[in-house]
Amino acid sequence: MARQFTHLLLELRDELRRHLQQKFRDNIVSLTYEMHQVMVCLWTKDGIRQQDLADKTLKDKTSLTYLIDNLNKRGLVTRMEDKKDRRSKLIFLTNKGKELGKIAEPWLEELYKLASIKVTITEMEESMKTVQKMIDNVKTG
Amino acid sequence: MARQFTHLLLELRDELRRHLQQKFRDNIVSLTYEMHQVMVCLWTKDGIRQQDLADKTLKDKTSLTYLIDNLNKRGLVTRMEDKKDRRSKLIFLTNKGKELGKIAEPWLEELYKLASIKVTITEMEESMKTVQKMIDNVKTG
DNA sequence: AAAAATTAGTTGGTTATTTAACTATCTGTG
DNA sequence: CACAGATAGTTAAATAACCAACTAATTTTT
Repeated sequence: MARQFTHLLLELRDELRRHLQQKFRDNIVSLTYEMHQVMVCLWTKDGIRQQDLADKTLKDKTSLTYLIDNLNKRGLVTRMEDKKDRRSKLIFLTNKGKELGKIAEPWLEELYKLASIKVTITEMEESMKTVQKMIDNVKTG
Repeated sequence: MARQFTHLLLELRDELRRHLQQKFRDNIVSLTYEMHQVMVCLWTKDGIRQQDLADKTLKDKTSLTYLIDNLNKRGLVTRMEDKKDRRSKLIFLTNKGKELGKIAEPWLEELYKLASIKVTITEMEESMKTVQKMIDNVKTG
């Protein structure tokens, strides 16, 4: 049954991804699901290190190098050397990046609201507990 | 909260993936997580069309073209033209592919058993219902 | 039966992920 | 202070995902 469950998890992730990508395309926003994951972190707080972004998005640091290059090409973020630790680079939003946040955040709210229709707080909490338990199992196993 | 939940889903998927890839590497089996997803379908029943594999693994048909090329290079599967519908190609396991199944299936059982430690049937069922509800929400929305 | 629509698979192009090897910088211990 | 080890980021190469456009075969419409 755990197999069916993980299959369902993948299906949900795919549907969320598909839905959001479609929204971006419909509004002629050149942003992938992966880039948006990074932008969400930055919309909350920018001027953070690439490694922090990697940790928050559960991605490898090499993926971040690549993703930030692409976001930079699109004029949404800039890299700045960290004066305190010259190994690090801090990522800042450009004005364009901030503007995009104002447009895209409501879409995200809308999407997660849609996903939560007829799902009670309790149900969601219980499911989160279950998934967390499974994560811990695999991590420590 | 739905955001946190989807974050957890990604985390679980990543952990399962990481754990299994490590198992393959430790045993010098040149198989990625994605290839294994295809193989699982074939170990259950081979001689099926690429499109069926795409549907079952939630992947695009173009991904299957690519994955089957790679599985073919590794000598695990063969493509055969479907006599009944010459557009289709049926994918069959080679002997090597079948042998691999005998080795790898126990690893999968083990992994999902590990993931299910201290998770009751009821919890899992309830979580599946919740996730299914969310999938339906997004699909129909 | 001919034309139109659908379906299976491939190809090309862009984007993303992961491993390994690499550079540069920082930290801690002797 | 020196040096070993850790950390931040980059690069290269292999694998993977996905869209659009395409070919070939089949099914549906008219």
